[in-house]
Amino acid sequence: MSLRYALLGLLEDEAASGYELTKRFEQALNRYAWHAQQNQIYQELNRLADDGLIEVVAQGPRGRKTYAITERGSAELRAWLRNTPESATVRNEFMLRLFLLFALGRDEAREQLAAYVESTERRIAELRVLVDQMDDSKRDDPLAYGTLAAQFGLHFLPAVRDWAADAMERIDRQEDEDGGHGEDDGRADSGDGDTEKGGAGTGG
Amino acid sequence: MSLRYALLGLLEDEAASGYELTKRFEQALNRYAWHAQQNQIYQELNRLADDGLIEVVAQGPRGRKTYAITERGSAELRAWLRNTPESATVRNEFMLRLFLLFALGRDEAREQLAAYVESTERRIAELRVLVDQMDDSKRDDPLAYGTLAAQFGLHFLPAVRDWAADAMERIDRQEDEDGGHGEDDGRADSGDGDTEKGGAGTGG
DNA sequence: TAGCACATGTAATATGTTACATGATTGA
DNA sequence: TCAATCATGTAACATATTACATGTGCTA
Repeated sequence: MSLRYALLGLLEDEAASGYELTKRFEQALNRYAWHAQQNQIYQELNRLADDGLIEVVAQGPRGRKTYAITERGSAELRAWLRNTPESATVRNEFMLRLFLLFALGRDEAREQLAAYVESTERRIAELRVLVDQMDDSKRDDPLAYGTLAAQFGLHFLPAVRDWAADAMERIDRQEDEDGGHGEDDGRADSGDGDTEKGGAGTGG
Repeated sequence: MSLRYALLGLLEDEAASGYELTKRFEQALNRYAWHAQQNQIYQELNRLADDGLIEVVAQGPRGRKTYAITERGSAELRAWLRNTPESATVRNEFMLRLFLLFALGRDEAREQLAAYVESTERRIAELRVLVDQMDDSKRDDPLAYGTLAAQFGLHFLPAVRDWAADAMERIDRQEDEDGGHGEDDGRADSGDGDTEKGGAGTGG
């Protein structure tokens, strides 16, 4: 059902065509909040129109249909927003990959974490440029999707980067404790000597 | 396909039954990485066994089947981990809700953000306790899911909290600029004087 | 006048959800 | 012996993915 509300949310902000909504999804929602593809969006728009939650308010050139949210649609969106569930489903393939990295063994996991940290640095830098440019013209709408998403990235990305860097550090620390011998497959197969896992506080 | 690899990943760590895997999902993956339900896990396990990527290595009391990853399964998991796509799908209903909050209007959006900030504080505190307790016994495995997930939460949660707090601040700032008059529905319905919104580029 | 961006759709398949079904073992 | 937890499954339905189909309007 989330896709449905995502579309209602975008239309609450401004009437738009399926094509425009697809783009706004890509810009604002796809990355951190909700992924949807072109054809799924079109199908859901038709269903929403059938249900009277949105309506076609203009037809344009290439069969273009501009949709606007109806009063009922607006009401349904607000009702949904107001009753927040305690837990919600999360699916993030990227995070899954990071969590499973250990399966590659220490050395390779470390490598990948390093690559991840680096690429995240780059994305943060890009985002910062984008936000600097945006700020001048968009400051008037602090809740606009573009602003929200960009600001979110600016908080989220460094957090994940730090997490990955921490994980790397913990790997290194463990390697030292183990005596610093090289490893090719990391876990299951190797020495496994858990003799001296003593101190070294994580300092949380 | 992600579910498939999530299961392979968990089994790479340690052989387990469907029941145990369901629990490990809840503990380690459900919250930040990949959500899956009980019956989906069982179905996928059967498929994985059919495909020879995992195998039953023991049968227990109540029809319990302990699965272990096979060599082919291990190889497939590593292959998947090694070719990281540039982008991956993200679905997070919680984030979606935060992004759409504006539809409730400033006042209510502010309220919800405040509630969110508060509840996040609480969860961070809980997590910290949990990590402190865990540290002593689990430090030897820095890539264990429990550690990874907990540490991730400790980075991620404060970031989202700060983002939400920032959004609140920006709302307040805007209210001041507008002359500080009360608003009940914020955007669409109220004043609507678009006199003072500047250029407002769409931004990427 | 070719190529690109605009613009919407259908069909087959895969994945995920909801609801239900079944029964064994353990411990109070 | 009763309730809780362990343990696995099926079926109907909803949602999402992949691949394809179709054509318009703009502009270089």
